[in-house]
Amino acid sequence: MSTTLEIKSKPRWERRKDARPQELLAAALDIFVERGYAATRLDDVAARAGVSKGTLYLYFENKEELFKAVVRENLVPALNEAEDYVENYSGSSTDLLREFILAWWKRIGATKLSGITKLMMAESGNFPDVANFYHEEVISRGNALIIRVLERGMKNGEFRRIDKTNANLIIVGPVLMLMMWKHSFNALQPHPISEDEYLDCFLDLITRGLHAAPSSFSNTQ
Amino acid sequence: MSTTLEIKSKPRWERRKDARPQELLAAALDIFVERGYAATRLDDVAARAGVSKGTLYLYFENKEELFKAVVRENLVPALNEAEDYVENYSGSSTDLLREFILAWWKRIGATKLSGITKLMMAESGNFPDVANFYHEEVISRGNALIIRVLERGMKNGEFRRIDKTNANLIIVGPVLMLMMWKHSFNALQPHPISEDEYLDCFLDLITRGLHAAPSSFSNTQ
DNA sequence: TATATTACTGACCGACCGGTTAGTAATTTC
DNA sequence: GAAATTACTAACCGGTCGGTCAGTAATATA
Repeated sequence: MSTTLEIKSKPRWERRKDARPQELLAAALDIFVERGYAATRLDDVAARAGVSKGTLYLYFENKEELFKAVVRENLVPALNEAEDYVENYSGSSTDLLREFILAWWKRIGATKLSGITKLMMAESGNFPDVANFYHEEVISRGNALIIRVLERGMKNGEFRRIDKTNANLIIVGPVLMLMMWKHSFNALQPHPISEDEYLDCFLDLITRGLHAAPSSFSNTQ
Repeated sequence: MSTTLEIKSKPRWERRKDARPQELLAAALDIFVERGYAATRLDDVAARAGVSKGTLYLYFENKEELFKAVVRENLVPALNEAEDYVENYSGSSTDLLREFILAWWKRIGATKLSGITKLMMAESGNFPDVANFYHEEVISRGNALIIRVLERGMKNGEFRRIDKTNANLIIVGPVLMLMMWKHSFNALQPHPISEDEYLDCFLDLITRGLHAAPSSFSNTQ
């Protein structure tokens, strides 16, 4: 009953120097994803991590550095793994592309990390420094990976010759679309989309479109 | 030289009751596109229209109504035209899809209106009322149009059978992608994308993917 | 020219939020 | 157990912005 007179009452707060950064990063990820960059209030991040705003500033210089830390903690490692994966893949390029996209979805698209992707597409224009950072650390590396897969497939004749830069965006487009869609209007639709079916359908379409198979149009070389 | 003593000095401001709404809408479109919804300051909108913020509030109830008016003024008419166009088209569904997407790009994607699309994808989550409005007035109507084109093509055997909801988003994806891309990271790329080539490339891919032509996969019916 | 009307201005309000800092309480050290 | 250290709190600051309104100046009226 009595809380004030308890003998072994918990201290009002604890010192947890080691655990704080991770807890703050986790809270920041949540709220950046929920609200976007500009609309995220550092008071809320601190509250979700169970500390005051002042504490947040002990561990991160400012809002921008906090966000960068979230990206470094979550997205950059995924890119490192993806680079290894592509580098060492030994199957067909068609399978590689398929596996790559499915893994991308599983690792990022299907998690709250997709919210970071959406956030950057949405707000990069208002925060050029963050945009530059994100472009260097994430976008350019991601694009380079897809282009490497396309080159691989064109070199061995699986894919027809096609402009790599365009094809890159066209492949990335529907995946990002799904990420953004599920964070925006999907809930308002009468029949929300099934992510797996969508991806299957897309992979089917893109595979047919890329293949060097006979067609009414031009073919390989 | 002397401005204060000029005989025919212009009045400090003019009454222009009829022209104000259009001028304010034009200014609002500009700034909403430049900055996004939340980051748009009504002081700036008013200043660009050459009036004070108080005047803006004489013609529009609040920020949300101003935004809705921008959408009604610019996007809704385009949808009306598109509906007419699809309704009365007499060529093949392949051509219809192609023409539809190119017209969409020309009428919206290539103009500053693409910024409104981007803005809504980005910020709908933080402004549910605006999101609902936009979904009803724009998104659901746009989706219905594309689905109608797909049904048309499947009915007459041009396109293979495919889930319409998924295909809809997969088609819309790369177009929205291009809209968002040119408003976000395109400028940071070493070789910014060529919009026309991108669209050609995409239409080529999607046409191959949709066609009921022979393929290593399943075919019509 | 005098009076009435009203489109428009600009100063203001209150809520919000990133960032700061004086002070406090948990922990460590001796 | 007392003193020293420091992780943490909470009140605060200054700038921003959506929205309001008392007053003013351009126009209409007669």
